[in-house]
Amino acid sequence: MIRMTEPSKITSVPDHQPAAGGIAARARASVGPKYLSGLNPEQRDAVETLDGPVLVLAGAGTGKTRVLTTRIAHILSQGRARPAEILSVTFTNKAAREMKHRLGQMLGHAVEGMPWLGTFHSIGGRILRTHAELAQLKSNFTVLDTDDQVRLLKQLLQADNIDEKRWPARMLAGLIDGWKNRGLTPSQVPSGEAAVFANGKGGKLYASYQERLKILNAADFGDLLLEDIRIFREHPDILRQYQQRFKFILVDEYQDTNVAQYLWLRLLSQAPASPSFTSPRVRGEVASQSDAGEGGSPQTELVETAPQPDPLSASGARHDSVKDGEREKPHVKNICCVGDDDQSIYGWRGAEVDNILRFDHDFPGAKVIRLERNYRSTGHILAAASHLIAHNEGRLGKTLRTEDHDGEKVTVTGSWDSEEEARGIGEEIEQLQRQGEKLNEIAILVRASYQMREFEDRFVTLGLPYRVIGGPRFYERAEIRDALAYLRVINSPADDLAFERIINVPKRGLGDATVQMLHDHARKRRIPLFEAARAVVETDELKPKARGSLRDVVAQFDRWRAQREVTAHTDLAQIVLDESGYTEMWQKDRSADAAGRLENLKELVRSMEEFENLQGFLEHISLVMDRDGGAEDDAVSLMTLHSAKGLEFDNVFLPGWEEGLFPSQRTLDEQGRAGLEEERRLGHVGLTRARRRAKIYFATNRRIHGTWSTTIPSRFLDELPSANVEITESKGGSAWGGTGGYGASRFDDMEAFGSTYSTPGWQRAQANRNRGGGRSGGGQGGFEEQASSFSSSSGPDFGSFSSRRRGPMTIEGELVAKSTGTTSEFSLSDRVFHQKFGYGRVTKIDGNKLTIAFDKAGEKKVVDSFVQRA
DNA sequence: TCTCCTACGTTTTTT
DNA sequence: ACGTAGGAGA
Repeated sequence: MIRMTEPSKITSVPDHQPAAGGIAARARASVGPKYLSGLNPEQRDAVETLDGPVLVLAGAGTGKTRVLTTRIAHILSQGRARPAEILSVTFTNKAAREMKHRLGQMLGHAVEGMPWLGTFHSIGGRILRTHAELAQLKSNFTVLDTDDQVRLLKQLLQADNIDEKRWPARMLAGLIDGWKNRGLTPSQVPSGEAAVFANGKGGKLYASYQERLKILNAADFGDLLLEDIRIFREHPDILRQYQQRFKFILVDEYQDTNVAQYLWLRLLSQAPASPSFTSPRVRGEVASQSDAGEGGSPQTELVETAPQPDPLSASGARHDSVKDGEREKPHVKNICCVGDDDQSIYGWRGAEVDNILRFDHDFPGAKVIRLERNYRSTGHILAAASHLIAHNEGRLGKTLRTEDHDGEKVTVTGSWDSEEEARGIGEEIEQLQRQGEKLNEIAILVRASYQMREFEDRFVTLGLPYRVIGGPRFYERAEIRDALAYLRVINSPADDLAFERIINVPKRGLGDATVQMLHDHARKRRIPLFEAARAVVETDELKPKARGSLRDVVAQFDRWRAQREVTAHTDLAQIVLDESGYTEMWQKDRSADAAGRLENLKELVRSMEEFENLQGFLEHISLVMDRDGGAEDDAVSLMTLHSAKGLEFDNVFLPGWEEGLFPSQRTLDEQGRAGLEEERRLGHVGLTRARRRAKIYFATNRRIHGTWSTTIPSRFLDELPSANVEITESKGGSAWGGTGGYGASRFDDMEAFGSTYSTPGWQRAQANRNRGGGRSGGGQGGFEEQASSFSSSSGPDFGSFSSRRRGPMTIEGELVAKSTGTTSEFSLSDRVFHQKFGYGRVTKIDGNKLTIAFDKAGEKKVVDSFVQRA
């Protein structure tokens, strides 16, 4: 980590002004310190406009992070604030790390002194720990993740005799999350909404969930912000303290903020004022009835109320029911939000695009700066992306431009089915590789993760190195959560959830019956589960076997707790894992991923070194633990469009542009037009990830949940500008032939797409289908029509697909032919292990290509370097 | 208490 | 089609 101290130490600022000289310093900004050089005028404006609210609309690839970090450097070098007086929030740890890193580079050394640069949740959590007692918590409270949350809710549902089949805990967790995202405490949830769960019990369950959290000394992610908000509202003195501390606020990805985050920011961004003077603007209705249970301090009703988001009302309507005369301009201080409404893709988890669309309303006098110069993509790619996103209505409107050359056109390629799509992309990647492209500069961005499988299969077969980005987070893996549960029980004996998780892991003969008994005991005596266990062991309520094992468990934990005093926390963790039999459990496990799990456990112990002690480790683990890195090797990246946000690659493959998949039918059903716009933004994000090549694909047939469906090309294809797009032919090599028999009945489903009946996309699909399904008449009427909708270029049109269809059934033929001929070090019927497919037996060898019958995954062709002897 | 079978639910993801 | 979670039976 880096240390950043006083502004005077900043190297890249040769002769800055002393701390008091802010104004003078600004006056000479036109000369400008070194770090400002290389910024374009808009960027520079965004960096130098330090006073008042600023919204920077930063399109994709316009240097957003650079602006943010340079702005911080500027604030520091101008002596306007010390590092600890700048609040700088991001959404992800990755983004926070990136900023720290860039800042460190820019400043030459130094960043540990930015204590308030972090994610919303980590900063919210830190504030909450400081005032934990005001939320009936202790400062060492546990942060529960979704899993713990659901288990806790399950217990509540059981206690309330609610049928979990009808009212799943997951659903309740989702509702509660949603309420918290909107800044609603139990008493503020509109009664109609609270009633939808379990015949009106929803609100009560939320309330008792909160109570249980306090008893467990735990908070969920939502609480990290919501409890802050409550504390700020109920304790103006504390709020003022933070308002005074933070001279500058910077927010990254503002378009992704939810209501709770907005409220949190708003509270902090008001200039500190003496209580009698405070007159914050009220957003939403003034002290609505839902505010009833809250209140107390005179300030409470003045400070804003959570808006009740009402998608139906126009955005203006829900605003400011306060008369203009009453609405003094809030004293907002220096807040700078950076975002891009065109990249808002998290509406489904509570992000309010409205926050950014309404910025200048919420922060009157805001200066809006648009960054529209794109430094990433070539002309064609940028034009395609811009044209696509221009179909959205609810935009602030930006026009991205580039000074780069046009480059290659965006390609659109159709394939018969998803397998051919994967095959074709595989070939194109190999071709790019031959042209000297780095695999690290190639990414495949899918809409849904199930699309990844086909590519993985294909790449394994080809021996093409790839890496999946995203997927389950490190600390979400079962073995990590188990290990953490052990440590949590050691650290805080009242952590019932953790104790319950590992009481019978590994198997100790302490099953449901025992746990139930402990629960009863604990509830009766109002003591934690662990203490109940200790007490029960002294009685003869349990069968001797269970009693013995429970006694051992209690004794073990007592011993570990004692050892904690004298043992380094990493050593302790190792001891716990060994003595508990947990490591052994996985060593004995013969399943495919056991080895990986043991590896993960080692990694966990290693990662503990970065922390001072067990307590510190546990406090941060759920907030900052990251997925395993190891991105050293040259490999193709495979990820969802969502996880691609913020990344860029020379070559981007965008498969699966089909109605129903992309745009996702479900989003359309659930969110209607807003959903469609969000999907379109997703497309825009996908395209703008590409620097030099963007390649779009659609398949005519795709297997969804097991059954094959005929699909039609995405309407987004029709929204691409023909001048920048080229239709190409699939290089899939098509092993097509046996599958026929798609009846016309498939088209009955098309009603689902209702309004698309008349679009060129639909007609194109129909033409395709007629050719594919009937395989009789190629090139039906609508076809030329659609081709003209792309108006396109020289490339072969879709008609030529049919001629390719009947190619010989090569299956994996080419692949085998391509094998290097070197003899494999494996022999027939060798027992082998593969990272992904697990254990198996070699059934066929061809050069370095092995055919392996996997125990779990079935028969696969694999390059020998991907397996090892078992 | 453990194991096997059935039934369900399958977009996106952070903290 | 497939993986998992929860329930029923050994």
